[in-house]
Amino acid sequence: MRNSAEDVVKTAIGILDEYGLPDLSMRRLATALGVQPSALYWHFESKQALLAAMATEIVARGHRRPLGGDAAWDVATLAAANELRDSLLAYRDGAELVATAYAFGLGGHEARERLAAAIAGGGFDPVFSVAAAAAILHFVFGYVSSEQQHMQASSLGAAGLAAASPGSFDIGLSLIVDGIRQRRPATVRRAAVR
Amino acid sequence: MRNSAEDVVKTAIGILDEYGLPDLSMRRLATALGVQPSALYWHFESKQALLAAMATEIVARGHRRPLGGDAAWDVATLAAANELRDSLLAYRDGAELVATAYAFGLGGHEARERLAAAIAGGGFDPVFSVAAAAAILHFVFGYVSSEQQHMQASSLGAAGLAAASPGSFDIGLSLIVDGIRQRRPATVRRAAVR
DNA sequence: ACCTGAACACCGTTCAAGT
DNA sequence: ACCTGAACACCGTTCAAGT
Repeated sequence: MRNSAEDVVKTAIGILDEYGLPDLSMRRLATALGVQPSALYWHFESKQALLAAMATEIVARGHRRPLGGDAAWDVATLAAANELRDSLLAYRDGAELVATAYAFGLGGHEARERLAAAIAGGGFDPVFSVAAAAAILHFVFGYVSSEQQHMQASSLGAAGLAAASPGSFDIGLSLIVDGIRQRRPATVRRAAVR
Repeated sequence: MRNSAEDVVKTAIGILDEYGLPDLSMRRLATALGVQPSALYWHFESKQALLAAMATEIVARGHRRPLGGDAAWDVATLAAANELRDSLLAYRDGAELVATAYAFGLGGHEARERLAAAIAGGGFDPVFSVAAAAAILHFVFGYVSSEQQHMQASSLGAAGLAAASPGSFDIGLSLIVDGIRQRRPATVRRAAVR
């Protein structure tokens, strides 16, 4: 049975969602594809490379069309952050997978670029916009990782971390967006009022 | 040669710092301790439990005395966040280790409690203080993970993620603290001016 | 209290060879 | 272009037994 790299990624995401990241092995994936483990190395040079492709695919699947160019920068930024959170929540261990790939510089940077673009739409300095986007990205990755871990632990009846209080994602996110708003250049604030 | 659980944690942190998290195996640790791998399971019921103990130890080692009770809440919060960052930077892969343990509810929550206490010192609602502390914690974990990953990649000559611009840690952190400040209850603001 | 010895059930990766 | 077969060098964990 002939497989494409795309087939491999799709099947891998299926295993991830059903069994979780710790149980996603090259050998199990090969079995699911009806192939020897060594065959996977024709498509991807390493497991890391496969995980990176999965991360990119998960982020891409969750991407909706951005809001129109007339949307305020803060509305666009909140929308991008919520879209990212939904992408990660769509598959079991999605946040841990994407966060790891991102930390290794191997995927998920599309999400940061979208956040930075939304922020820069408010007239902020590009360097600042990237730093602010990174802050939001790290918050979302960390928050959703804990969120998914707690979902899994509680479904197993384990103790683990206490559940975050509902709405604390929005609280944390709005904290950062409020902080960004305070740096708004005066010239742009004036222009916006016109 | 008889070992205590403390010896095991100390040696494990040494291996972590020298070889990195992916090369910290129970078998390698056992060899370093002059013991069979199975001996480690007398001290810790699993590798996860050992990693949790390491995370707790790393956070504890980096803890300085908190500032006096007369320090402003925002100064204390910035100090706690910087202390946490320094703790994670002190050992190779420290951020990834502590972040993972924290996400699994197995360690590192002392750091969140200290952050929450510093914020609550400003008169904020306890539930809000915990949510704000979690936002800072996730930002620090994510930022330092990427920071350490980049240090390692560049020491290997690899491409990877671009280095964050210097000072972007302080930018991201101050964004969150600024956001928190905006939620200051009016009654407390009045009292502080007196 | 702390460790050995031996085993079980796995891993990721390489590489010559096949079609 | 895509895969097999076989091997290499590892893993975490369990458990009876030793001192």
